[in-house]
Amino acid sequence: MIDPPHASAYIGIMAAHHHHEHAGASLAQAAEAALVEAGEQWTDMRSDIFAVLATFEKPASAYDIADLVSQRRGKRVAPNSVYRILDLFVTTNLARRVESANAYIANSHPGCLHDCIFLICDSCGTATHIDDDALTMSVRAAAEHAGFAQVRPVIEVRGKCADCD
Amino acid sequence: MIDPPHASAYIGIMAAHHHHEHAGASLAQAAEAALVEAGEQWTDMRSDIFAVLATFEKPASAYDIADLVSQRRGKRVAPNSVYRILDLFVTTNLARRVESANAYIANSHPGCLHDCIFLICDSCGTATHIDDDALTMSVRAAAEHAGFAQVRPVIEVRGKCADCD
DNA sequence: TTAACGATGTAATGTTGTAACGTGCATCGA
DNA sequence: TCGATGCACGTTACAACATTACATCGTTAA
Repeated sequence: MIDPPHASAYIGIMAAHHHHEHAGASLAQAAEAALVEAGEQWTDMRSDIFAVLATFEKPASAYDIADLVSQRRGKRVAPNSVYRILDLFVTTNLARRVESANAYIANSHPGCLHDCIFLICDSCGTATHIDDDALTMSVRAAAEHAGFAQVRPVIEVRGKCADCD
Repeated sequence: MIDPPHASAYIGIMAAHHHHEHAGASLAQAAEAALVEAGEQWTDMRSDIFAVLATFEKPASAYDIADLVSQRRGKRVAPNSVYRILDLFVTTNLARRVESANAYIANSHPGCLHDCIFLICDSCGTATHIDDDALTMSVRAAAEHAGFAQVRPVIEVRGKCADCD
């Protein structure tokens, strides 16, 4: 399950398996499939919220999303409703919460379970993500070694992205 | 400064160098020394806020701290003031912000610079920390390889601690 | 038909974080 | 001694993020 240890950090990136990096309609379809797979309903509201979330390339706050979904529907959607659905998305792995930004981002490969590493630019706010299973597994291992169970790693890196540097 | 990389994740814990894990008065002294060293003043307010922060073993919110400092001084201390000083503490490495808890925790070895890994129990809220330079350096390396600069890793693990499990 | 359930709406409130500006005090050179 | 400067801290207001409690509505199962 866990790759053998390796000397250098980033050699492991994307090495483990191939991802479908969905976008646009394909992503929405994949999200729908994943949600249904999880025994949940793919409602209009959920579809709209996912669609809006997926248009962002920066982590989006629940209030950002509420505003845009309100526009799209021509009717006010309360933050409350958005939070409910974002929570659902997070638990079903359709979206991730970016803790250091109090915001959310769509998972570009739903259905595929990873701990991922987010890089968030302090200047422009854009977030990219890295999958490095070897690294995240090491973090998990360290936590478990310290007696933790049901471990959920939060690995984010703040800094300046290549464009803003 | 940095140890050579080593193979397994958690073997590195605390291996790199010896820490003085301060507590109580010793910790306050160390904090004072570090702050002065950074060219900042060690005022009564800062002393009180640090003292209160250090009594917590769970990450403390700025508002928690404001309440307790208010009691201790017999006079209302506004959250605003607390934030200012907490920010100072974070930039001078006397305290850390726990992003996934919107809260702060005293650094038990101020003056000693690390990226640290926090383990936060979802049940009891207590936080422990791990220093694993090999692991954090791997995260840094991964981010830098992706073009990021001025990197500041945020590595936290949510889960159940050994006591609550 | 009606009871139960899940999804969403509504309103209120709680928590966390920042901005803008004012006051008091110590220091320092004229 | 006097004013200028800089820093710490106070005060107020507000912005941003999040939750709670309860109501409504449509679908499904008894």
